[in-house]
Parts: sequence; structure tokens; C-alpha cells
Amino acid sequence: MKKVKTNSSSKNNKNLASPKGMRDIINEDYYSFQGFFEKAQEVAVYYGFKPIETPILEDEQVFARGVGEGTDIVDKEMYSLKTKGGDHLALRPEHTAGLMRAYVEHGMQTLPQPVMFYKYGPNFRHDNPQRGRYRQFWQFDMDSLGSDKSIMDALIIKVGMSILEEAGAHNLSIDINSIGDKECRGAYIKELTNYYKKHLNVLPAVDRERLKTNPLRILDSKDPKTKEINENAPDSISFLCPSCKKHFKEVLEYLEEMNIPYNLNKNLVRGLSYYTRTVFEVIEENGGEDGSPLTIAGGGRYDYLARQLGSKKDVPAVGFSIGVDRIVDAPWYKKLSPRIIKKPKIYFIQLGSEAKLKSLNIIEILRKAHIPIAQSLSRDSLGSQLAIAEKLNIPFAIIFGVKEAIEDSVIVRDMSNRSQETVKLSKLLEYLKEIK
RNA sequence: GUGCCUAUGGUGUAAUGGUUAGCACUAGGGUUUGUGGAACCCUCAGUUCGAGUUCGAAUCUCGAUAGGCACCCCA
Repeated sequence: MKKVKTNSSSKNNKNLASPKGMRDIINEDYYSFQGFFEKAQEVAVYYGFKPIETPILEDEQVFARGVGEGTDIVDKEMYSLKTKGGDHLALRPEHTAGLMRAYVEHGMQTLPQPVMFYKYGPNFRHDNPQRGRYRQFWQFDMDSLGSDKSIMDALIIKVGMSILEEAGAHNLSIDINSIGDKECRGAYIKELTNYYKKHLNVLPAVDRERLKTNPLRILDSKDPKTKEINENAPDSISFLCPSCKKHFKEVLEYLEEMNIPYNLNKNLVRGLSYYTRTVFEVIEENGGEDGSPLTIAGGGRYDYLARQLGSKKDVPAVGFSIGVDRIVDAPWYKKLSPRIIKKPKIYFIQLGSEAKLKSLNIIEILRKAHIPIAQSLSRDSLGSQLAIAEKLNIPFAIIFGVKEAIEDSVIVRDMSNRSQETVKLSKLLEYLKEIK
């Protein structure tokens, strides 16, 4: 009995599965992603953003200092590793810290400011997967580095919203808040902490813990008791110093001018500790199947990140990131087709070994002429090759047999009406232009 | 990290604790050496893993793993 089981279970599927929370993206899914990235880049380029790619791995300290120790992302969810050389690296959990590292490293302060980048690629967080949440997930980011002007906040939001609209989102509104800068945030946090201390006995354990580490986070707690307490909690906006108040007011004015609807959400603080002043989130109201809201994009200003990373000067900056996995999954997502996929218009059929020998040369001629094809070089029978062409719904077939190989010609067959014509290889491209 | 639900070929499914785990699709091959959506035939392929209960487990129990959902958190 045991022997039989051991033998029959020689197949080990465990090793053949992708890691938890990570998936292969193939077929239509691939095109959905690719199409989104192309459209997003196009919009970003029109607004003056330039592309940048930074490493997927960074020194662990970039995130520990940038995103912040004490955040869940760094403490619980970061993929850290030690290299053979002894370096402590981490898979990036988000795009911003690496981007700022690149800005400082390359001395981009000397360029005309602000410097505007778009950037996309996978991020990694060791979280438990669920709907719209993966351990490897894709973000598309737009960032403006080197300006503290409120219009940059507005521009970033505008570009992000345009991209989302192009992807098919409608009736989007954003939640927005300002959490102040170093002038006013300290006083606010102090006040907030005092307030919670007064209600300490009612506060749930989780939130009591957060009071020590990150009091701001208590504001977006989902615990009903905390929510109740939050009703009367002091809000950051009324604590804003004059310059922050002015900045925030201007951002809102820009949004109104652009007819971008927003909700002032005084409980919005966001989990990454580098945020200052403006923070915002784009929420899809019934993103989940049960109608639970899903954040599809978010961002804000991060004026002190550069210094946290070790720069001598502050670099005021603002950014917007879009959760691409959630966009592509959304019911409203309109499939944006990437330019690169061309549906094959021609199915290449070969017959006999002499023809097979020359087949790749013919395919190369077609490739150079930018004619996408499909083929079944591995097959021999004409009938089965035609059947596949039929199945794949390809309008034309090129038949290349022994006779044609000798005569340097091919047969071009119209699959719809079964008519066909022999064409000399030298005339082929010309002929194909006509029929298209 | 926590809780609830789930797990049968590549896919979708069937099997009162009791035959050799059945069916469909897909895939590969054939009937058919140079002309098509069909039909027929053949083939590949499965009880997630590990313990336990039992004469006997896909089925019951426990554990592990993975997936879904929710919490935490976030995109």
C-alpha cells in the first residue's frame, strides 16, 4: 500500500506552483496590463513626465528610512534578503523611496525643477493575498520632484485621474486631506494624542498600541468604538499653519477649477510615514464583490523624504500611484489593447521537407515587412494545418509546398471564399498589400 | 499574523465508507503523402501532501500546504 502511494505520488506539484500571492500573467490578462501601461505612459508623456526605471532591489535602509520603521509595510511585509556579499537588500514595497534615492544620487537638484517622472513595475509585500491584493503587484506612478508649489499637487492628481478615466473609470471621486508639515504637524499630533489618552479606557487594544507608534493611524481605524471616538477627534486641517493652509486651499481651488470632485476626509492619513501636507486616495465605491470599497490609487506630498534618506537638502515632492492589478480587474476596465499585438492576418503552412527547409526564410521576409503571422511548422499534414488556420479565424493562408519551394512562389489562399492564387516570392509583399 | 469556507486529469465536473475513480472539453496521434468548421478511433493525464479511524477512505478525523473571503494593513 505504502509503496504504491510513494510511487504514484512521484509527481511533485508543489514545486510547480508559483509562489503564494504571485501569479503568471498570460493571454488576455497580459494584454490588459500592457494596454494599460501604454495608455498611462502616453497620458503622462503629454503632461511632461519622463520615464525612469529603478532597481527592483534596493538597500533595505532606503525603505526603512523612507517608508518608515514602524509602518506595517516595513516591519511586517517587506521581503528582505542578505546577499552572498553580505549586503542587506529588500524587494521594493513601493516606488517612491527608490525614485527619490535616484534623484538624490544623480544630483537632479541641478536640473530645472521640478523633475517629473513616471514609472511602473512590480512591487512586493509579504501580505496575505485576497481580492485585489497580491504579494507581487503592479503600480504605475507619477511623481513631481523639486517643487513645493500647490499646482504640482493639482497636476499630479489631474494626470492620475485622466489615466483612470482613459482606462474606463467614471464617477471617480477622491478623498483628500492635509496632514500638515513640520511646523504644524507636531502640535496636531500632540493634541490628538492627548485626546485619545482621555478615551484610553474605551480604546481597543490595537489602537492603544498605535497610540505609541503612530497616533495618526488611529484616525482611519475601522473599529466601531474608535470610529465613535474619532467623531470628535481634533482634525488636522484646523491645526494647519498658515502656509500649509494656503497650500491646501490652493490645491482644492485647482481641483474645483478642473471639476474634479473631492471629499474632504479628515480621517485620511495613509500608512506611509513620509507623507506631508496633501494626501489623497481614489476609491472605487463597490470595488469588492460585496460592495466593499477598494482603494485603486493613492498618493500625496512627501517633502521630507529626501532628507530621511540622507540628503542634505529637502526635496519637496508629490506623487500618485495607481494599483494596476485593481484597475485591470475592475468591471469598468475597458480593454486597452497594446500596440504590439497584431492579430495574425496570415497563417503560414508548409508542406514537405524541401519547403520546411526554406520556411523560416519566408517568415523572415514577412517579419521584415511587418506582417504578423501564425504558423505550425511542427506539423506536416496540410489538412490539419488548414484546420488550425480555420479554428484561429485567420483570414488568409500562405501555402508553401515542394512545388512552390522549387518555383520560388507561394499560394495565397483566402480562407473566407477558398479562392487561392500562386504568387512569386518577388511579388509577394506587393500582392499582400493589395489584399489588405 | 488571525478567523471562516474550499481542495478529484490541463479545464469543468461525477462517485449512499465497498468493482479497475466515471463523464465532457482541451491537447497529441490516426482514419486522410497537396486543400478546411464534421464524424469515428486511439493516446496522454487525476483524488494537494502527511498522519489517523476502518476489513476497506476521494468520502470520516487531525495536521500541513495552497486558494477564496474577511480582519490587520494597503494599491
